[in-house]
Amino acid sequence: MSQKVRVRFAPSPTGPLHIGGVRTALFNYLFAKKHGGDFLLRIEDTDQTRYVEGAEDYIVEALNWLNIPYNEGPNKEGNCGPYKQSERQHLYKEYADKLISNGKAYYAFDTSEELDAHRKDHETKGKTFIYNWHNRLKLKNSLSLSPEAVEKKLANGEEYVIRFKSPEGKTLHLNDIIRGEMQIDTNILDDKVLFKSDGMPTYHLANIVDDHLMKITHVIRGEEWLPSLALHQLLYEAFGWDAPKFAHLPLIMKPVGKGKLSKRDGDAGGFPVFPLEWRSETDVYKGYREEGYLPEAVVNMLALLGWNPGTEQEIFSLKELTEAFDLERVNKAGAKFDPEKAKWFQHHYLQELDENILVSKFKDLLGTKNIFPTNDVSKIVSLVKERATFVSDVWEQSSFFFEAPKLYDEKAAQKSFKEDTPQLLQKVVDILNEIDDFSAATLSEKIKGWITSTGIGFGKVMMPLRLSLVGEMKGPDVFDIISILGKKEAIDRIEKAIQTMS
RNA sequence: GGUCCGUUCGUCUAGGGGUUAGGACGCCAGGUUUUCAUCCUGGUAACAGGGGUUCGAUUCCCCUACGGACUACCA
Repeated sequence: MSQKVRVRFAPSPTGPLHIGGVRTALFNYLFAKKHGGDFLLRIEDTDQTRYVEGAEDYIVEALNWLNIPYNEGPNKEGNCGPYKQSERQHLYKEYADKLISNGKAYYAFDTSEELDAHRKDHETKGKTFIYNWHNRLKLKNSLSLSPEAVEKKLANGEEYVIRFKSPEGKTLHLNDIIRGEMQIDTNILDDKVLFKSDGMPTYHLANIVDDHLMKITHVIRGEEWLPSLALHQLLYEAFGWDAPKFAHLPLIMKPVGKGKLSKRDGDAGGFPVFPLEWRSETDVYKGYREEGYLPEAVVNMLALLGWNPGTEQEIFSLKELTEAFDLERVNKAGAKFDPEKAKWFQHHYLQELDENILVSKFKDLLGTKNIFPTNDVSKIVSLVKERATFVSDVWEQSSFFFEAPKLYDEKAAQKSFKEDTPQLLQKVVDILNEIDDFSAATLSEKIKGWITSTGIGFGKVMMPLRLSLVGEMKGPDVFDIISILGKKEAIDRIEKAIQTMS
């Protein structure tokens, strides 16, 4: 009988969550939903010095925007709260003490300065300083000092940390859902600090204690935690607890160059690395939401980064993802992030977006430009939306409907404004004046009919006509444009072009 | 430096002892659109290298190279 699946996303509020973190949250969510389990959010704020104001709200807001709701977490208390480690502070000491009393951990009195000196010293000799079985008896701790001396130091209120006593000479067999079995020699492990001198636990202790208390069954986290897995397993053993299952996700790498994706890459590459815009005192980092991406596109794009369904399907709704998702199909190797592919997903989802919503988003955009159109905006949107990836592209593609061209594309003008162009365009104006039914079909019929009857080439009329209406050689069908512009505006524009040429 | 993890088209990836090594993004070409874009069709392009095992390895094993993570009283 298997217990209910419970997973958690446990970010540290040290800044905005970047898309790697978002993907970790997403995979946790998908896994939980796939198995009818719970997805919890836990804020790991045990490092007071790195706490950043607003980061926690940012995390919650980002998850909301992406429609990745958590069952339990801050402001959504379940049976295992509180869900902020700073509010659970009182819990951890007790567990650290438990480890001291069963001999799995010890007090250490070495100062940071002393340890730094050791590290520096080793470094100059080309070695690495490791605090563990081979030298712990030469350092200042409750293993090397007499019980009386230790007692006295503690009584005097001297600062101390609690270190884990890594076992010597054991081979550990670790298991990861994604990577399979791994072996580790415990001799290379160091005696990690579990409890800091400021009274806070380190990640390692808090993490294990909370995952146990919160009944977490699967730990799904980034690959950067793989080297800590041995310690964590040892910790579960030391407490006598059953360990959850682990899955370490591959990292998301820079699109170009080396290394994992970092917050600066967005600036350099011109794409967001954050779900939401983030403003610090000195910088502004772009966000997918503010850049105009739809949350569905971001979720879909992220899901396929390091996971695939094994079929050729690439477009997935969140619901479809929860059905198809499987940790076994997560890749082992890091994935370079591809901004172009993100745009492709975005283009797809913009096309699928309900047209009324798109129209209203576009109207909002027009409002910011102080344009309150009398034209039929929905007609314009449906005419140009297929060429748009973002709502802002709708404007790019349709601005001429709202603002008459002031200049004509130079190259195109040279090519299409010829000596006889003014008189041809004047004829078009004459025809337009006689038409009452300004439907694209009628317009097309009348003008094309005239061109055919005179025997002049289509290009001689159509090219300058488009140019006078749009200003460039782009846009939808000319007759659609005239139809939407209406008689007066269309004629005005053509006449202005004629004047400009003469 | 040490430890661990990884390596299929430029990128994301499927596959897996015998395949024309499949798809997607990008790119290129053609078609559609008398424009541009979209769209459609086609094309380009990969098993890191070397040893084994095997009738046969891209697939299994080993080594090398390369990439990555970690190596804090940070998470």
